[in-house]
Amino acid sequence: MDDARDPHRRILDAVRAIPRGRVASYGQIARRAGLPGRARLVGHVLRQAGERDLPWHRVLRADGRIALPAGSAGFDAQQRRLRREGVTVTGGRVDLAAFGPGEDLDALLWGPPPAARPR
DNA sequence: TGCCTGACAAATA
DNA sequence: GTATTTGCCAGGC
Repeated sequence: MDDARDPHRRILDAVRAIPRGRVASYGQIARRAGLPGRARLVGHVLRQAGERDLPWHRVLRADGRIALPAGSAGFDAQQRRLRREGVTVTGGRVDLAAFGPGEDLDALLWGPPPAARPR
C-alpha cells in the first residue's frame, strides 16, 4: 500500500525534496516525512542509504551544524558539497537564517505536509 | 530476549 | 554561549 511506504522511503523522499543551495535539519526532514520527533530515524536512514541520488549533505542538525564529527571524511565531504552548491559553511556550521527555510518560506518551498496531501 | 548506542531535538540550568 | 537531561525509535550485541 501507499501508506506502506516505509518511513525509510518517506525520509529519503523528503531529503531529495531539498532544493539545491538550501539545507534542512533532521527534525525538519522527519516532520516532512510524517514522523515528527523521529529525527534520529533520519540519521540512521541516511547512513544506511549511502548516497545514490540522495543529497544527504543538505541535512544538518537543528542548530545548523554538521552532524558528523569535525575532521571526519564525511564532515569534509559534506562541507565541500555544500560550498559547491553555494552554501556558506563557517566552522562546520551553516547559517540557517540564510539557507535554512523560513517558516513562511518553508511552506512555499516545501508545500503542504504529506498528511494533507491525497498522495 | 533485553540492554546500549546512535548522522537528533527540545527544554532546562 | 555550553552542558545536561529526557524522549523517540531502530539497529546491534
